[in-house]
Amino acid sequence: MPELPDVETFRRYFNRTALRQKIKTVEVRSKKITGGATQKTLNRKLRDKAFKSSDRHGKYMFAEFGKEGVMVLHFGMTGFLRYFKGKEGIGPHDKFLVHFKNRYVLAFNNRRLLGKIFLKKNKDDFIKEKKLGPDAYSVDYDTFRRLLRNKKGSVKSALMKQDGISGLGNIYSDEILFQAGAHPKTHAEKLKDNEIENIYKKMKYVLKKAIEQKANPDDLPESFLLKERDKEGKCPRCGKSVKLTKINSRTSYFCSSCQVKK
DNA sequence: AGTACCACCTGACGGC
DNA sequence: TGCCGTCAGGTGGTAC
Repeated sequence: MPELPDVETFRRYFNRTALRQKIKTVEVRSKKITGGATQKTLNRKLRDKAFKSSDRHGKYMFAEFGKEGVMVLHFGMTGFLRYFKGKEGIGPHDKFLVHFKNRYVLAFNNRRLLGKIFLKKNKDDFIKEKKLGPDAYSVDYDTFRRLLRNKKGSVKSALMKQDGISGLGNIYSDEILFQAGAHPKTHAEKLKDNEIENIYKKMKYVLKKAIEQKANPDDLPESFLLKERDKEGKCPRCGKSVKLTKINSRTSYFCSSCQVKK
């Protein structure tokens, strides 16, 4: 699931639930998730602390626990958070758990084990170290245009590269290009300034709508293409069949009459 | 530099 | 029913 809107939804959920709760202990049920770090090591830093604030950059979520550092969460393809009372609710895919003194548990659910959780000093160094570009939801237009101008290749892979703009994945870059009427295989360098500006505006619009609806496809407007994914759907604008193609070995959905290649 | 393919994993689904 | 191939909203490595 997790692209920018999903991660933002998880972060808001975290703020409503686990934030400011005193940590009793953390439990590692898969060392794959923690990059080999043991429960003991993590507890040394986290025990008796509380997460004081949260943040997000692209698809990464940060939970700060004071001057000591920040817990970084990356959800992979299948991750999400759950907060519930009592240990009975813990399921087989809950791979990392934070037990709070109030008897509640924050579970990092990660079926495919492609997610990661680790501790860092601060988020800014991490973003720099990872070479992440500016966050897609907060980037300004001039920066966006400059970054897109720097990319060769298809506009879709330009949007998806996290060292350019950070936060867009396969689903939402398809949606943005559909809303903008741009073919995903159009070469980024062929885009005119007004087309880039349109993509920028549609990016903000799509992300805003998706966050408002908690990244739940069922609640998104009927004008969104992503509702038609995986079901041989029709273009919500012209009614023609949605087309599929591969870009960087990922399936891209688009409408061949509303999105013309240049 | 861009793209194509593989790997990491588990599970759902369609075809036979 | 069961087995098998394929695919899935991410990232990182390698080879052309």
